[in-house]
Amino acid sequence: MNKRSGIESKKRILRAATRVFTKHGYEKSSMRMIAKASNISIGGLYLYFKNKEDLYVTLMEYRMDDYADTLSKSLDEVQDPVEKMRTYIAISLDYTKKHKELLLIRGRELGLKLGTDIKRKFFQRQQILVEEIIQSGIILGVFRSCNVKEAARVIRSAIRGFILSIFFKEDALFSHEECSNLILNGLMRRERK
Amino acid sequence: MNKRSGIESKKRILRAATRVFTKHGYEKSSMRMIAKASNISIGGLYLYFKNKEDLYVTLMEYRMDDYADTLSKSLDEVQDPVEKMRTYIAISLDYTKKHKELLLIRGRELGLKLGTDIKRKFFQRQQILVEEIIQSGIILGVFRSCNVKEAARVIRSAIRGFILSIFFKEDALFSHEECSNLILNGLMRRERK
Amino acid sequence: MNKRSGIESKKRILRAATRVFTKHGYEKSSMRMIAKASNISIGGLYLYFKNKEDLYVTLMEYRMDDYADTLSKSLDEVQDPVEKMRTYIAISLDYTKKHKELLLIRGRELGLKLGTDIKRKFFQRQQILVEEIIQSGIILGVFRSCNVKEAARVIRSAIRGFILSIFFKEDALFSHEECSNLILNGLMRRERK
Amino acid sequence: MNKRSGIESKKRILRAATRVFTKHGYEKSSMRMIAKASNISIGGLYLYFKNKEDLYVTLMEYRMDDYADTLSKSLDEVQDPVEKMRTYIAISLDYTKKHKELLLIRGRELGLKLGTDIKRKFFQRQQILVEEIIQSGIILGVFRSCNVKEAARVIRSAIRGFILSIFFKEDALFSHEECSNLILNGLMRRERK
DNA sequence: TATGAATGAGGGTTCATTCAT
DNA sequence: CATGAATGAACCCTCATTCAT
Repeated sequence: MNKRSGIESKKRILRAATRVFTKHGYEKSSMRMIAKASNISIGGLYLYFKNKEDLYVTLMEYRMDDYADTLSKSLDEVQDPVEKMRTYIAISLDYTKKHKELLLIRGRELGLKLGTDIKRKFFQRQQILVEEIIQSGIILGVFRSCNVKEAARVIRSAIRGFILSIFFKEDALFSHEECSNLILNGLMRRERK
Repeated sequence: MNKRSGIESKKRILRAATRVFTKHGYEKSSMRMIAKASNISIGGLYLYFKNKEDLYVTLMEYRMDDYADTLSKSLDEVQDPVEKMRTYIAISLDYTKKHKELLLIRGRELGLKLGTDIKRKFFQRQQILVEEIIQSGIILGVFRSCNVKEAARVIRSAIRGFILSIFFKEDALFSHEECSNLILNGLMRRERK
Repeated sequence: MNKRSGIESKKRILRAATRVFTKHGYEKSSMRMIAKASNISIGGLYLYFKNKEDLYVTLMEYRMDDYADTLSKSLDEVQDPVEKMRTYIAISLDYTKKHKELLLIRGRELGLKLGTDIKRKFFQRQQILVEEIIQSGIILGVFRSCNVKEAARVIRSAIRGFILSIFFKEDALFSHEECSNLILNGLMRRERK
Repeated sequence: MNKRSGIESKKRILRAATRVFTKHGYEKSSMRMIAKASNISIGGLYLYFKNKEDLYVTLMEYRMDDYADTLSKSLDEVQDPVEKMRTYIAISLDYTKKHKELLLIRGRELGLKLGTDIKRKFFQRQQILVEEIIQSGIILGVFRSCNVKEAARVIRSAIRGFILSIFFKEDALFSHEECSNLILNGLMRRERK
């Protein structure tokens, strides 16, 4: 391999590892596979990452940061809570489809050491994001009063279920429009008059 | 070991394996652990199951059958679509909490061989179940008209997201009441008059 | 390999490991080498020993026990302190020559976990043994009064140095007679009259 | 790194390597550790030393030369064989305690290539040194007649055993006075008249 | 003279699976 | 039916050494 800048190598590893982990999952991905996919030696991997877990966690951090960034950028452009909720759902599903991958952190398998903290922080931020949308909707009178925390959790759950479907390559996907409609309007028929 | 009927041994293995898989996950559970937990020799495991995957898949089949049974039993007692939906959600979340475990089939990690078929069949049944509830609600005029298939998928997704939370021991759980309320009524405030 | 009794396999491993460790030292002996020398699979090694260190330590325990046994058996047959000391030295050098091997415990390299305790116990016993011989000699008036503890240490040191020579295949060996003579009579010329 | 004279760099490496080897032993000391301790790049090490073994052997040569120098300087100041022997023992033990380290050449582990020759030469010189002291003592009539070669070996062995104790951080050390007394006078009581 | 990214053989260890008993 | 000793490929990781810069 070229004696290039370390940064470039690190990026190459990260890119390759993303592919490998995405395809085979954490446990079934071996460092050898990643090395081969990165076109780098096995030892080279350990130049940039302390170990397999570190590599995986780094990957996740990048991904989650990017996800969060994408989200807030789009969300900032909208003010109406209804639109904000639609945007949140649309972006979330869309991002997931584009990066059919690692958004399913498996903290337990990582021995709960690093993975969990990162994950918790990420989920907390997401949870709060949704809660704020709901809260502002209630204050503005467009959303009915409800248990904000739990409602947010249900919505987040629906999105995570969608990720799961992507992850397992199931054909249970749904459009963000329909999802938004259900979340916003529910199943019940609106009473006339 | 004592002489035992094959059936009894098989059941004992299955029970033990459930515990082990639940605690450590598929990859990190070894046949040795399961053997020890079953109080059966390592070779004995292979008398009843072709291999580790077979054992896991068998486990899942039992679990899914039991889940489906529990569900239909409860569902049969209710007629009203609204109540049926509430029941479906309540039972699903409840069952998951009781059997904090294997309901997340990792088809991909199992090499897509056996796991997937079983899983597809199971998910299809669940999907149809929810679709029927929605459909009947629409026909009866209590549910608004909507894309039944997709709505059902969203609802199923929310439940699967819940399972995920259980699986990862997160504290993002929600009550079935709030979930039902959201699914049925949505977030939007009902127009007065 | 035969499906023989575990005990036999364990012994075979121990015998082979002794040869390998003796020849290459702890660090440079690999489990693969030992496996090959034992005519057993790599995995088989781990059936009988938790890990490499465990294998090594087990080896040492056997050896030290055997050494201690040989020593006390011979020592019990003699009463006179002078003869006892001669016997102690003779047996020690002789045993070392016969088992040109592991009597050099390298506690530090083993991470100080198991090895050290075993070693300490062994050396303490040896130390006490020599101290008792000297003490009894002093009481009986055949040995001059001296610092018993330190004298014993010097004698033990001379023997350990001998082991070192064996270990490194040096040609600095000496006879037990001459060693005994030096230890007992010293270098100084006896004053006439 | 700053430009430095080669000599200076080499010395710095040697100093650092001494620390590292002393602390961790040969096998467990990595070139990386030595590089870091020398504040020199990993590649830089290979500018001054062919390989790890070369570095180690060079170290040993320095140490042994220094040891030999220290010894002859002190020995030259004394004439009386008894005092010479006391000095030899005193200096040897003292030097060992001061440089709790590498005096244990592990020729075997180094593949018998370089190490052995150096070591042989060193030990031979030491052996001859002691033999000469004894010989001159016998000639002068202060030492009793004995097998000079073997007596010298026993004495050297006792000192090497001491080094071993230092090396393994055991608490089996002894004073040079007591050692000298034993070597010179032996254990046996001097006959009165 | 100096750097440090890159290499890859080899280390210890695990574990699903087999098979003689 | 049942056992568990035995297998060996594969895992993660380390490290002496090289070489483009």
